[in-house]
Amino acid sequence: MPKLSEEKKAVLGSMTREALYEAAVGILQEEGWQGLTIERLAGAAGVAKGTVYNYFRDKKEIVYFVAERSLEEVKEKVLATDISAGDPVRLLDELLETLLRHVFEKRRTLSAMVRMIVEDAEMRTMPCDFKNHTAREIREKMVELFRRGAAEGVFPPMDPVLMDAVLHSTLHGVIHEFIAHEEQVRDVDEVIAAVKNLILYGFCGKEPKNP
Amino acid sequence: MPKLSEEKKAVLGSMTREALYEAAVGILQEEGWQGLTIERLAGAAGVAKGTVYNYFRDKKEIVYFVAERSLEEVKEKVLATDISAGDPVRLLDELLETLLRHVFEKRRTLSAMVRMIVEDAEMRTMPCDFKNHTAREIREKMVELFRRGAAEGVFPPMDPVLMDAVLHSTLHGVIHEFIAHEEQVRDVDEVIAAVKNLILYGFCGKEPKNP
Amino acid sequence: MPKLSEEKKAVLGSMTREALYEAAVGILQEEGWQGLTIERLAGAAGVAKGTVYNYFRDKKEIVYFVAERSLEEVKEKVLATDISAGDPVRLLDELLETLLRHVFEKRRTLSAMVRMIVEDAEMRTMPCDFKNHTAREIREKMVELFRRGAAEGVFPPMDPVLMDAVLHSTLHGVIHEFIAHEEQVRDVDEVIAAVKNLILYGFCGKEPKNP
Amino acid sequence: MPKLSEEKKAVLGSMTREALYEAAVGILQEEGWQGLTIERLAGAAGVAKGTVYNYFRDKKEIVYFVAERSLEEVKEKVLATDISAGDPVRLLDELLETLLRHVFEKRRTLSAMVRMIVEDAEMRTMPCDFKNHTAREIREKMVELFRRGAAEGVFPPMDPVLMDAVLHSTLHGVIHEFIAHEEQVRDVDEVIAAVKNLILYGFCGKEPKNP
DNA sequence: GATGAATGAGGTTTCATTCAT
DNA sequence: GATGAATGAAACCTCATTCAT
Repeated sequence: MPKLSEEKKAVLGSMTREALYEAAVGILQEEGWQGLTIERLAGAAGVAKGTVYNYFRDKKEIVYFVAERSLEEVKEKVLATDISAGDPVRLLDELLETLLRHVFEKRRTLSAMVRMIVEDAEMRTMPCDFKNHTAREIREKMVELFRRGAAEGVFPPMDPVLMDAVLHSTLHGVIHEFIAHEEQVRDVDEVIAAVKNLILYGFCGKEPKNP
Repeated sequence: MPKLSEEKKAVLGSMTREALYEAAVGILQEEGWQGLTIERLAGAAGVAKGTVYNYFRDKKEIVYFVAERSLEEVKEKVLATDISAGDPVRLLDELLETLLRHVFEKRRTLSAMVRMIVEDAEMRTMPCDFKNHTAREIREKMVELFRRGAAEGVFPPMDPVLMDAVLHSTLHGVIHEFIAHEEQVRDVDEVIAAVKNLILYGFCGKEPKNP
Repeated sequence: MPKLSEEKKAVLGSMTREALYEAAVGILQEEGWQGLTIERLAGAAGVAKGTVYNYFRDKKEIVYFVAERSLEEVKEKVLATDISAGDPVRLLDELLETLLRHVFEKRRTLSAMVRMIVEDAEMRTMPCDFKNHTAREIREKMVELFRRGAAEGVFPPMDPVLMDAVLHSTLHGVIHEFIAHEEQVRDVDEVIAAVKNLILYGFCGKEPKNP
Repeated sequence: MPKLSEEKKAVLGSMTREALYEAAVGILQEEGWQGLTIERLAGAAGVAKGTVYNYFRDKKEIVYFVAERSLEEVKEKVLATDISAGDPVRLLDELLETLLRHVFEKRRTLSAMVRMIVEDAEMRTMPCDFKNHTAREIREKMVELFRRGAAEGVFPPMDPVLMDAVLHSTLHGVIHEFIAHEEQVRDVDEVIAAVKNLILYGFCGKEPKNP
């Protein structure tokens, strides 16, 4: 019964991968990038050090995988949103709500991902094999929304890709702000609402926006 | 003329410090944090490894020093701005112009600083002796501006500290965006104008803003 | 036969540890503490530098391990002695014979251990995890002997712990005397006999003790 | 007036030497050998680092000088003792009293000296230019005493040099015992009395010796 | 003599990765 | 596939000593 055996192997294999994922997330959330050594990862996942390399080419790939996975949940939500109809402003508001909440929850994992990407960028070794498909899909959806909003005159007549980049930047920066002032963030909802407001209506927008 | 001699010494001493600063900036701009090892720094500055430690207690202090220095120039400009009078929107616009341009120029140095701070935050060893006075002064000026603008009803009635935090986040995120898409940034002015627009009037603001 | 394989592994593992032990002893005997650098140790043991840290947390642990091991043999002998019966003086004589001979043989290794301990004491960081159980067991045996001897009126009515401390001091000092005048020690037996005599009967004791 | 100038220089020079001595003693007593860096020494003495090398060839010489000086006071006392007459036992008792008290007081300084000597011995680079005259004079006096005592039949008929070596060893070991159990030494007098007793009458001597 | 900036060899430790079993 | 001992390149930091002024 080779088939069963293969299935078994596949299941077992993916189980190990899963265990590594869980362990990596746990370590990242607790101690950030610094704490994520292969030894600890293997230990936390209950496998040997060498085994890690059966599932990931190197440490980078682990972080990338974790990052991808961490974004998956939020991707589902974003992609499930029907963008083609309804008020673009309301849609953007909803998406921001989702994204910001997610960014807050996964701040440390995302921080590790960011660090990795920055490192690659600085070394000019941006890996061609890491396209970060998940993030890309999310961002494309946002671009689409911006494009429609601009066409309808609701959003400013601006390159939607650029708009997305700026939005992305803010989310990106918010990650670190969340980490740096972690203990001061008492009421996340309030903070998120404020951030949303500033993104949507700008620093000079007059809308009160606290219904 | 011992005085002259002492002056000379002082000059020489500060020259080494200066050389180290220049070398550090150079390395950071070229290769980012990764490339900044004590050995290379010393080599680039034309001194011995041990000499570095005559000027800085450890590696952190170097990055902090460079960061502080890098912000000094922009700080001058920001502090020179008279905030108590004039249209808050115009003032914010000008300040953003200054800040964004600076952030673009010093992106890699600032990235290293950010990384250091994030690392500290993740280790929960936020150093008490590094207050980043320069950044603080800039941010306090912004807070002041937000406070006045809010009081005059030009800015939204929001906690000015929070506003500053969000603005900071965006600038922060823009650093990495600049690094990541470095080669795609053809027209900096255009990008900066767009970013400014989005910050000032938000993603849903109607102001066309392209005179 | 996985068991054999595991045994093999265990043997191999302990072989490396053993090699490190042997190498450390060799270096200490040849050059003392000064010569014991991680690099040389690794080289002498035929392993890479990093391997050392797979077996010992840090340099201290190596010396402690070596010290403990060096005392083990003598500990066996001492603990094998039945202290509860027989002439305390004869027993002390025998134990001193054993200890002094051992101290002479391992003088350099013990000197390194002493240095480590002194350093710790001076730094006031006496490590709680290094109890030097072996030495402790030996010393407790001596204390016991002193206690019985004192009770029987053979030894002076003195705090046995204090007696042990003084004995220990002398042995301790003898280590260095052995090292310092190494080349002058022609007849070890003679020297040991003299030391024993002075310890047993004091500088003013009248017993001739040279059969 | 070149003469006055020279005298002045000499005085000033010896003052610096003195300051260095005081500083070295202070540091050694406080922190032991570990704390004695040239930089701290110079700082504590109120001179520049380079100046130290105008007075001492290298670090070793400093410790040797300090050691010599530390023994001077006790040497005076010992040499002032008239050994040619009187009960050798009483004389030895008195000398031991002096030596032990001194060893307790200067334990850390002497420990540094010991370490230095051991290091030299281990490296087999026993410096020919450091004879430790002071210690030698003390030891020669002891040897003399032992010789007379042996001749008179009060001390055992043993090589007086060997006797001195053993006595030295004990004193030597006591240094470290004093450091290691520093905080437990409540009543120095008591401890010293006990040590003296054991040295004089041995571990098997019957004399009670607590008048 | 005094100064103190510069030196650079030397030391310890970490950790991603490999590979024989 | 799993294991984990071995690897060794790097990194940081210390400090006795030199030497031009």
